[in-house]
Amino acid sequence: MSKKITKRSDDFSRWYNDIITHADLAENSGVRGCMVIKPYGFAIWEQMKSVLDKMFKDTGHVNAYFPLFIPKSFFTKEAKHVDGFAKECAVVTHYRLKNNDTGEIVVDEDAKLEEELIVRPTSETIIWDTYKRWIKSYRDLPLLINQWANVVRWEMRTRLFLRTSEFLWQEGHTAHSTSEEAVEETKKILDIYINFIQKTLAVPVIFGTKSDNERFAGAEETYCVEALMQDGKALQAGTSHFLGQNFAKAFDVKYASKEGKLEYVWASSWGVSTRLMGALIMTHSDDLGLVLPPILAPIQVVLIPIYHSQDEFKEITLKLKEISDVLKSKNIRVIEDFKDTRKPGWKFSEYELKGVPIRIAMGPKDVKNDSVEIFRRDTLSKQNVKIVDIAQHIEDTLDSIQKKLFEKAKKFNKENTHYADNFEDFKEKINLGGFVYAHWDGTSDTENTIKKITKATIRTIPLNEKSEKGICVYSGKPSTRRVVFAKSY
RNA sequence: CGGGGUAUAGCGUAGUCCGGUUAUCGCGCCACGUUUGGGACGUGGAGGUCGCAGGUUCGAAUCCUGCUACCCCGACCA
Repeated sequence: MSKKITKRSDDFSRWYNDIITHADLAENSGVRGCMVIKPYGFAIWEQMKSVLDKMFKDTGHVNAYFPLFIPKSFFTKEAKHVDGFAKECAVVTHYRLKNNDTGEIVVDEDAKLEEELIVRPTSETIIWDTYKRWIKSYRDLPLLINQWANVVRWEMRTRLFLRTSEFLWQEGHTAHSTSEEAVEETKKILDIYINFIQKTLAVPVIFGTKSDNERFAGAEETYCVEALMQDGKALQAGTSHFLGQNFAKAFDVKYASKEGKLEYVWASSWGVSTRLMGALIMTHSDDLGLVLPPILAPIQVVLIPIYHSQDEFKEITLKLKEISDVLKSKNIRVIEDFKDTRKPGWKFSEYELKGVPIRIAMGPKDVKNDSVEIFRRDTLSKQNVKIVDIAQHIEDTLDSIQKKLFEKAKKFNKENTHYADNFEDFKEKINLGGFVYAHWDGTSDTENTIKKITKATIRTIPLNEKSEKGICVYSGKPSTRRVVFAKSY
């Protein structure tokens, strides 16, 4: 064992970092707080992108691209929005370098920008400045646009994928003629996120709205998707915001209605980021390495020959090649690892570390039996399967892995969801980790106090929970519904 | 941004307190041979501005100053 992964039980953060480095997903770069996403990690992200992109397009959205830089004056137009992001903005102030007296390269102070440019932490402002020119009539609505981009938020403390100063995401920005339609869009996207994260990432989620404290800067309402990681901490996996007319008013975006009246448009914005990579890792992976749901796995099946002589090598690789072709014809992502520079044992470990869902090994014994050995990454179980049955078996197994991973995570989620009705109990449950459903009086004060004492925040005010009379777990004031508390990333 | 810690070969490290020949060990890498059903073994070999910049000293990985990056804990956040 040359690549040793810290056990989850020993040190969860270290385990997380070990998975990322040893599975070749990403690494820290020479730039503070910014990561390099390595080819294997990026391939997973690309897989996410392609599934999600299709979901957006199927619901009438189109992609576009807006600038990286936002003039400060645009940025400051929506008051709450600036408040929310001001503390973490990278600002471009100059546009040229020069050699100084000692030959050093320095910023040319003469090349100062008249107006500073903000490196986008999100694109609402530049986009609404644009929409102002695009939207004139009710006939221009709805406007349903998404962009895949990078954004920069100058974070104090960064962690690979979970929080980096620069990250990749998609941000959707839509404009509508009525409030109802904008809210409907916001919820439609929430559904897409729930669906995507549960079906594709196999990560179970809860969803709902955010409290005032946690709401997006400039939004009327923020809907969110929250997942639970193996260490019992919650991770916000996606957000969808109903922006009301806030940005329309800030950027004076009006349309002429059918009745010929000028009205401000209604808006939504929504996004998920490379943070989903973190959710994926921390939901499924184990002490042997990464575990990937088949839909996202860049490599779904790896073929490994086991042989002694060159004759055996030829015979076995020929048969494996045939299997490979059959699987490829079924659109299964398969690779043949016939390199003779590594021993089978080494390859086994390597692909386990990288989370490849299925490994097919074939050795002399298998040749005799017209079978192969099939190994499942999720259950670590081995099975001999006749070659004639291989295609069906692999297809079924990939499906089964995808389902099992979700079920397993769902089970964990359930086992770590608690209810608390008094504060002592609440503190205890929060310390156990996981989600805690409790009554809350609806005030920021109470939320802040609870946060101070327990470090837990309201992750979401669930949408589909039945209302239930009770008293706030902290203040004792009356409450009509439970909200979800957890410590979070 | 505050508090603590770390930085020595591609990776992990010893040496640092108490300055003194040629900087330790393991993994990995290269060559050859034997191996190949769970990260093989033997022999030989290559690889270092000791994070960067100054300073103290006859002499610095080791002492001093500054800087940078990373890790852990807080505040902030997707």
